[in-house]
Amino acid sequence: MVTITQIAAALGVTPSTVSRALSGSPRVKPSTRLAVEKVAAEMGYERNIVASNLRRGRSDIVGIVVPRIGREFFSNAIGGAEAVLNEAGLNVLICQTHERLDDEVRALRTLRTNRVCAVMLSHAIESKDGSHIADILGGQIPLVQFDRVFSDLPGWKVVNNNFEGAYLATKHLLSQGYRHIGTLAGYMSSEAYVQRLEGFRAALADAGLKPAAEFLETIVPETGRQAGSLALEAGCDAIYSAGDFSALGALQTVRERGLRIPQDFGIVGTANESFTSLIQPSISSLALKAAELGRTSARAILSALGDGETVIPMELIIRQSSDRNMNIK
Amino acid sequence: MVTITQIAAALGVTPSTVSRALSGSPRVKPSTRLAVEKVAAEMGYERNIVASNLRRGRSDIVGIVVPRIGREFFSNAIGGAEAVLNEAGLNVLICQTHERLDDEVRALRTLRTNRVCAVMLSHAIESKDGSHIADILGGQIPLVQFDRVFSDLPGWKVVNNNFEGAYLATKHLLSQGYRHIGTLAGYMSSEAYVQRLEGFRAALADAGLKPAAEFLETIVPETGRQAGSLALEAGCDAIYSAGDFSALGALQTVRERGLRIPQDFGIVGTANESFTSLIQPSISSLALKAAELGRTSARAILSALGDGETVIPMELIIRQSSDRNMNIK
DNA sequence: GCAGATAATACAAACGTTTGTATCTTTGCC
DNA sequence: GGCAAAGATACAAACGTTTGTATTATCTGC
Repeated sequence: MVTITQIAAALGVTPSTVSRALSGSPRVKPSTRLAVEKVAAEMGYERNIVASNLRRGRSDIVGIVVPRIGREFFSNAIGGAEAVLNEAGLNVLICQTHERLDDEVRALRTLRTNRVCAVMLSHAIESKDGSHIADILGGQIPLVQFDRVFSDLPGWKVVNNNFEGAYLATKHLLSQGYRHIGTLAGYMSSEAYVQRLEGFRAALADAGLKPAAEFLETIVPETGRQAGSLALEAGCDAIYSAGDFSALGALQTVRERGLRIPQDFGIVGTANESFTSLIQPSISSLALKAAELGRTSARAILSALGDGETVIPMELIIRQSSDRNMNIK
Repeated sequence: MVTITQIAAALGVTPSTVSRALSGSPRVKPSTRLAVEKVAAEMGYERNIVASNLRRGRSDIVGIVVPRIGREFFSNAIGGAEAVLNEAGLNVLICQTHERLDDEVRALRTLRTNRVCAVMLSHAIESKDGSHIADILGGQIPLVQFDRVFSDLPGWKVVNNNFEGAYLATKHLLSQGYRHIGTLAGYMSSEAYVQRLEGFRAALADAGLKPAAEFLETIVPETGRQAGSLALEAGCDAIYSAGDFSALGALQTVRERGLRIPQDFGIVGTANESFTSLIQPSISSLALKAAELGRTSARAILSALGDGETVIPMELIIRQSSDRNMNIK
């Protein structure tokens, strides 16, 4: 591997001049800069990032910690962040926690060991507060939390406007004429789900209605199925689900009972997982705008200013599962 | 940040002794090793990987290049690789190519610039041969290709047994009594799809039958739909699809024509995407064993011995879309 | 108790870059 | 032409670790 010292020798100058020439310092005159660039290109020089980072005392790697990269939401968020960070010459080191606390601790330690310049994190379900995060990063490394955030932790936070989104979704169901609307609300240990539940309630309250039913801990298709049949017994004619997988479970149960969707029963899910558009009937869903979340978080890292919070509106995607007009056509 | 020099000063020894003590060299006596470890722990020392890597001339980061991390197959493969590599003290730098050649080039350059110790790669659709890969890594950096491989490139290769898998899937359809079997074969620019097509043909040939229809460039639901209706016109009563998304498209078309699945028409897809088990009817699928592929690739990296090839058998997952017996029950 | 061997540690250079300071060269101006 | 200012480059130290060699301390056996 060719070094700046070799280039310097070839040109009869010193390594410092080569270094300055290659980083575009005004302290070298244009003619030598050109000469250096020419020789560097000829010799196939490539800056040794490791040495550079050691000297400058920082790296160009941003650590990203997510529960699992396989979930579309997170992979899309990572994709968005990557685009912005790569553009800025930064690279990304991705760690999964598999929703486990000890994996989260391990991931953060790894990132600290590798001296990443910043961390972007969405915490695991198992992690109930941010103390371990603060312990490990300890003010040394800037932190941007996204989607799942601990509000007591310092640093930037980027979240979806879950309240508004759920409000919108419920409003949409109301506009379709459903009046006995229940919800599959997910885990109350997560702020995001709490906000969705509140948005759901607010929309009904504003319409002078009460929730027909509220089910907690619904997260996978199975729990959605169970909640779905209970919802039918409770007289619901529509459901807003805080997750797509549970919405799918509910949809299946409802259809098995012989009800038509959306004529007899309406469903809106959350997250806009790709399967919601693939199945029949397609499921209306509240899109989380994962890529935008990722991009915004990345920008927050770039301008690692300090504290702050960014709230991104969600987008309601109306499909067959809840649009009575669409199906009439 | 505390350094070994500080520890050395605190103990009245030299940095070299501290370094040797911490790396467990037999050249320090046990008592000093213990003393060093104690002080290091007290002072909260953490080895500076950047300096260490510079000195040793190598890093502990493995680069992984995939078309997109959002696809379940790749995220699962990455997960498997990560588990093995983390266990070995290595970290993972993930790059996406979005199936584009120039992004692949960029990713490989980034990895080389960051002096990764090895690269695990599944090439983009747009990349038709491995010349750019050889150019950039140039024998300097060990390469392990997985799933999508260029066989003329040196280094280890880990692939699924696509031939056997497709053979198995087609055999299954035959065992269910289907006799006019067509295939949605995907892109012939990819070795994996070619092998699947050959496995399909071989299974039919072994049963004394001919393919009822073969459709190429089927990859997304839409192309699957088109091919599906053409397959019906061609008199098919079953389809083996080399992809799950195209299988879904075909399934939808077939149902819209009023045919019952699997009684009147059988379908088997490939990849075992999660939606195949979520929808009704569920789709039988040929699982790619992504995690195992990732783990095996990672092990190949660990013992970066030289050339070689590992072939992993696939697993046929039988669901409603093709199992006539299951539905009769 | 001493030569010789071995164990333990110290010394110093190196990895490739960056950057503050010093030195040398050029320029402009009176 | 001489002098100051600025422009350009050289020098050297530093980042924190690793590692070959040199030095010192300890041990063995006679």
